Amino acid sequence: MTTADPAGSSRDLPHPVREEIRLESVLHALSDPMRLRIVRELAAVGDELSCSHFDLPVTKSTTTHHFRVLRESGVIRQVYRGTAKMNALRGADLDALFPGFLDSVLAAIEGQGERLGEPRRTAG
Amino acid sequence: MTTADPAGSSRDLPHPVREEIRLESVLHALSDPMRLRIVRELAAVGDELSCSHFDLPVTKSTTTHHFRVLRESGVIRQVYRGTAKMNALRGADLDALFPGFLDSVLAAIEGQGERLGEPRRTAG
DNA sequence: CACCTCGTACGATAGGCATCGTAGTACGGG
DNA sequence: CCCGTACTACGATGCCTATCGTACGAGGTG
Repeated sequence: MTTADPAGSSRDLPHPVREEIRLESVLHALSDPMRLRIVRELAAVGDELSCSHFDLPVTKSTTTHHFRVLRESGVIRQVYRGTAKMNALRGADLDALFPGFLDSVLAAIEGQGERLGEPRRTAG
Repeated sequence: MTTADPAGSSRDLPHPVREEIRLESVLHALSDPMRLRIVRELAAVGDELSCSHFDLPVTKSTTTHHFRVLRESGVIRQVYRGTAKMNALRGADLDALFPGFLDSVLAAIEGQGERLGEPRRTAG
């Protein structure tokens, strides 16, 4: 029975509902450089991205682990789309629970990236 | 020679300067319930508080550890005042580096505290 | 169907960390 | 000077986690 799911893939993943998202978990999820990098990129493109889109300096196993932490903490939503697994920020949920929090974190990442010597694109 | 420090205690503690404060470290520091509780209380009174002011459900050793994490991450500033060690939020530094971040976290703590069944004072 | 790509599951490992207890240091008061 | 209070330092412990490698499942493509 692989046809009993007209609206998507038959594999679906456990997510916390909005009310279950805990601030501590979100803060913990965001306190890892790899995960912060993922979130930053997701926010930058403002759209779903597949796991394989990201070119992280860790193995695929580890990447899977990080995406799981982000999903289980409520930071991202993951859905299968064919063989790809798409990831999107749960911006609306986070902003409803913690108004202004996500935006300030995203701004902080960018600001810190510029403060420290990060590879920039502005007139090399 | 205990008189060579006219402006304060002779014991002073290592703090990161503003530019050294890293977002990941701050997020990590705030991802612990005990530390979040400390920060919440510091913000609530808006003033310095001694370590012994806090009545945390852990031993004093552990309390010391948490204050240290908060200090080394740049979230609080600690100074000795006699035998007491006073703690204050580094609100100005954090807001300069990460505008709006601290406020949104503080609001989020409060909001979450009300959402979950927290002991409230409003008409029991 | 054979095969390739994407991602998972599982086990191992090493390091981090929240916690405790005990022993010790700094400071102020009698 | 002795003592009490405030906080620290250090070692132990048990859990969590970031990482890897390998083996596997699910879904397109020829």
